[in-house]
Amino acid sequence: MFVIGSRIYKRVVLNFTTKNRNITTKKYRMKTEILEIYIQSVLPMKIEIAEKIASKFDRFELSKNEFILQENSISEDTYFLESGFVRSYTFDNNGNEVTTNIFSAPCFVNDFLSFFTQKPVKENYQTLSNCIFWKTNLENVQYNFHNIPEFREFSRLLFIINYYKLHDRMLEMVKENATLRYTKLLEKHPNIFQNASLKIIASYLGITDSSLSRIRKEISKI
Amino acid sequence: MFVIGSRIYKRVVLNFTTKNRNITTKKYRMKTEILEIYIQSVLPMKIEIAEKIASKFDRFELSKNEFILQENSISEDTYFLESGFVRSYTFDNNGNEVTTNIFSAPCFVNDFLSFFTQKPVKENYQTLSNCIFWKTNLENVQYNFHNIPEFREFSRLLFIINYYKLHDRMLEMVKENATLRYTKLLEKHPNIFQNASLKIIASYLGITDSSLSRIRKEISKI
DNA sequence: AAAACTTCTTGTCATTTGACAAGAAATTAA
DNA sequence: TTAATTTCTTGTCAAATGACAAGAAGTTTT
Repeated sequence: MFVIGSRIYKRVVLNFTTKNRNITTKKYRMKTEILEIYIQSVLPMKIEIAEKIASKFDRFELSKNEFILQENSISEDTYFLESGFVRSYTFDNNGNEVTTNIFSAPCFVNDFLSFFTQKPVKENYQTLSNCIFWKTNLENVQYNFHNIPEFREFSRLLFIINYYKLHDRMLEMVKENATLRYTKLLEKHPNIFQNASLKIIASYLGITDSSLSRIRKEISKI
Repeated sequence: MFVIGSRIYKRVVLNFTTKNRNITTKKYRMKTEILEIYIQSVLPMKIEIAEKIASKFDRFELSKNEFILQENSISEDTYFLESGFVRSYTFDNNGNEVTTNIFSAPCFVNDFLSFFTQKPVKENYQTLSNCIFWKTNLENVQYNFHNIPEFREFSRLLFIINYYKLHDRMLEMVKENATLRYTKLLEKHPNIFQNASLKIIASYLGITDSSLSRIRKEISKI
């Protein structure tokens, strides 16, 4: 993700490695550096412009198991997840929770449809760990979208990236069996396993928790 | 889809109902009306603006089983499907075709990732029937995107709509069994069944053609 | 530490779906 | 019209997954 070979990059990497141990100074807390780096990783642009975009975001924290968005509410804000894990879920016809997405920082966590069309959210977005978020509202996004060409390009790329993530997941569901989907997730996002229960992961993979348990047993034999 | 209660709406509906019988006059052939109406159905705007956007599109036709885009090529254009049916497909690990999407006019048929990032297309886009398309290139899209605010909003909405279509399909794959997915498709897009083989539909639903055949048998009993 | 609760595993059995092959039906080509 | 080809159905059996229940392991609360 962070393929920018710049001074700033190194500075932020330092923050990343130390942030879990001691986030103390007010100075650090208010910095949008990680958001700026994330923006640059999607679409490189002049530092001042990334700063300008990031300046419209406000920081907030949530602890584990809190909700960012709940079913039937309207998404007033759009969210950048600086650190932590989030999942979205809904319910199947038997009332079982189905995890629709798992987000691991840094990334945007949004319900685009609700945010841009002001229709009700259809899923629940819940933290899986303590999280640091940055949010901004539709007015700010609209201003940037229509006044900062780089932001427009950035937004579009973000959509494309999200679309193809979903697309790939869809293809995995159709083309690959549960075992392969599991091992791929384990390989690509091992840290998710420290933050989500196997039940959550199973429903994200489209199987039951007992099936996942058996798959894990099979794999551990090898 | 076409929820615009205007004179133009009625005019085009007439065109829709008659178009299969006789598309003859050159005058008709060159008209972007259906594209304009489609744009308006996504985001209502002044007629002149929709006309301006549409004016950058060029018309072309393909007959059944031709390719719009092929794996590993770069998408030079973006396509609006005025009439006909298209599917995209790729191959699974055993070399079997997997239909990833079925498009039924009017709609846009794009590989966003390739078109906007100029990376290779990962799927094949093939017509399922004779088709009428309109295409425009990246330069035109970029000009409109940065100079026509309504086009920006339209593009974003188009992304959102496509994203949530995919999202809903993903949820269907996880939450519902093959029988329900089949009956839903049959109900929502019965015309697809006149244009795609059951093998194509089966792989779109994520099952084999023999399974689909058995599902159809079960349903016909009722 | 004990109790209550959650998470994970395992057993049993049913259901769904897939793999493969053969044949029927429909379509296309000669 | 006949032959060739494709599409669809069906049979048989295997594999994957689900439903449900019970118990083990781990956490949290009291």
